[in-house]
Amino acid sequence: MMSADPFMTMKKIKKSSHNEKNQRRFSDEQIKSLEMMFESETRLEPRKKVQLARELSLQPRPVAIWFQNKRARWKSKQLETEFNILRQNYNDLASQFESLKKENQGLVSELDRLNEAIQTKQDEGRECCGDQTVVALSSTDHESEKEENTKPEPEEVRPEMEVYEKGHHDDYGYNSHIKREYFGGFEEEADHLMNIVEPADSCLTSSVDWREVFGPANDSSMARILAGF
Amino acid sequence: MMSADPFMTMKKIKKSSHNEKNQRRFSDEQIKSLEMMFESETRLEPRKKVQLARELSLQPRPVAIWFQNKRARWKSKQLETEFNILRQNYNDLASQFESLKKENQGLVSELDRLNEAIQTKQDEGRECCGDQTVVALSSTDHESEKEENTKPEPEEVRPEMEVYEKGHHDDYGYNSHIKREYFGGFEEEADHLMNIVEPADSCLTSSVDWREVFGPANDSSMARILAGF
DNA sequence: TTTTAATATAATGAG
DNA sequence: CTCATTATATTAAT
Repeated sequence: MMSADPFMTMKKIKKSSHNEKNQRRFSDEQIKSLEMMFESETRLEPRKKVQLARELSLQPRPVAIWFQNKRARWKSKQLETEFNILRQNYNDLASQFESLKKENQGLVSELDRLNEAIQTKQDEGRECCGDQTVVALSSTDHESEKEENTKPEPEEVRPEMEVYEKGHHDDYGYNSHIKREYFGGFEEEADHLMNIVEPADSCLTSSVDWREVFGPANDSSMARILAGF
Repeated sequence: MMSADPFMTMKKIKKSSHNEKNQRRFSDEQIKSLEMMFESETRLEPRKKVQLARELSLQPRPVAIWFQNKRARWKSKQLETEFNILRQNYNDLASQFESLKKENQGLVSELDRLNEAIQTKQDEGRECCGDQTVVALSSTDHESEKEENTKPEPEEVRPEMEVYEKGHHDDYGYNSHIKREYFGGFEEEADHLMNIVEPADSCLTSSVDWREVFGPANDSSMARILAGF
C-alpha cells in the first residue's frame, strides 16, 4: 500500500525537518502489527501501548494517535456497511411489497368476480326459487361470525358489495411510496432520495447541492453506495 | 467555535515553531469567508482561489486544501443524512407493508366467507333447482373473462376454492422479513442489523466486533443513527 | 489537575 | 482532483 521510506525518493523535499523529526508514514510492518493489535482490541491499555511502541520502535504517542484515527476510520466504514445493509433490506422489502400488492389485486379481482357471480345468481334465484335470500353476506354476517380475523381495521372490512374495488388501494399511498425504492439504480435514485429532504429549493445553509460534489458518474463512495455497488 | 489565537494563552507551548511557521488554525473570519464561498461553489476555480487567498491573507495552497477537506467532510455528513432518510423510508414502507398485509388478510377472510356461502348455496340450490350450476367460478371462467387483471401472476390467481387460504401467505417470507424493521428502536435494532452481516461467528478479519467500539448506550454517531436520533 | 477519548481540522502523499 | 493517512488542537469526561 505504501513504501516504508517514500520521502527521500521524492524530488521536492521542501522541509527536511519533516524527515528527521516526523516520520510521515509508518512502515508496512508497523502497520501490520498495529492492525493485528486493533483487531484484538480497538482500544489500547496504556500497558500494551508502551509495549507495542517499543516493539515497533515508535513513541507511545504516535501509537495512541494511530489507534484514535483507526477507530474513526473504522467507524466511517461501518456507516457505509450499515447503509448498504439497510439499502438491501429496503430493496427486499420493496420487492415483497410489490408481490404482496399484486397478490392483493388478485384477491380483489377474485372478490369482484365472486360478488358479481353471486349477484347474478341472486337474480336467477329469484326466478327459480322466489325471494329466498341466496347467500348471507350482509354486514351482520360479518360481525357475527368472523370478527376475530380483522378486528384492528374498521375501514378495511367493509362488508358491502363495493368494499375492495380497485380505487381503494391507493388510499394508503402505496404506489407513491414504492416509487422511491433503492433498486440498484443509479443517479436517478439518489435524486429521489435527496428530493425528500430538499424540497426543490436551493437553500444552501450547510446543505449544498450534492450533485456538485458527487457529480454523476464519478466513483465517490456515496455515489457507489446509492448506485448499489 | 475557536478563538483566533489560542496558542499564546496556553501554559505549555512546547514548540513555538508551530506558531511561527504553521498557522494551525484559520481565524474565525477566514473560516467564515471560506464557508460562504463553499456554499456558493463547492469547488473553486483557480481564478477565485487566488483572489480569495489574497483577501484572507493566505497562500492559495491552504485555501485549496481547505476546500478539499471541506468536501470530504461534507460528504461524510451526507452519508449520515442519506442513511437517516433511507431508514425513514424503510420504516414507512414497513408500516405500509403491515397495513397491506392486514388488508390482505381481510380480503382472504372475505373470500373464504364468500366461498363458503356459495358452497352452501350450491347445496341448497340442488335441493331447490336440481343440478343447475349455481355460480360460474371454475378455472375456465377466469381465463375467459377477466384475465387482464392478473396476467403476471400465474400462481397468484388460482381459481380453485382453496387458493387464498391463510397458509398461502408466508410462502413469500413476508413475516420473516418484517421482523428486521428499523422502527425507532434502540440498540436491539442495531443488533438485528449487524447480525445479518456477521452470522454470529467472531471472524475479525478487518471486521472487529463493533460493540467494543460503539458499546451499547454510548453516543457514537453510528449508535445514534441506528437508534433513530 | 492530569490524562484520555472523541472530534474537527490541517496537511501530506499516492493514485 | 479524490482518497487515505498522519498529526495536531480542542473539548468533555474522569
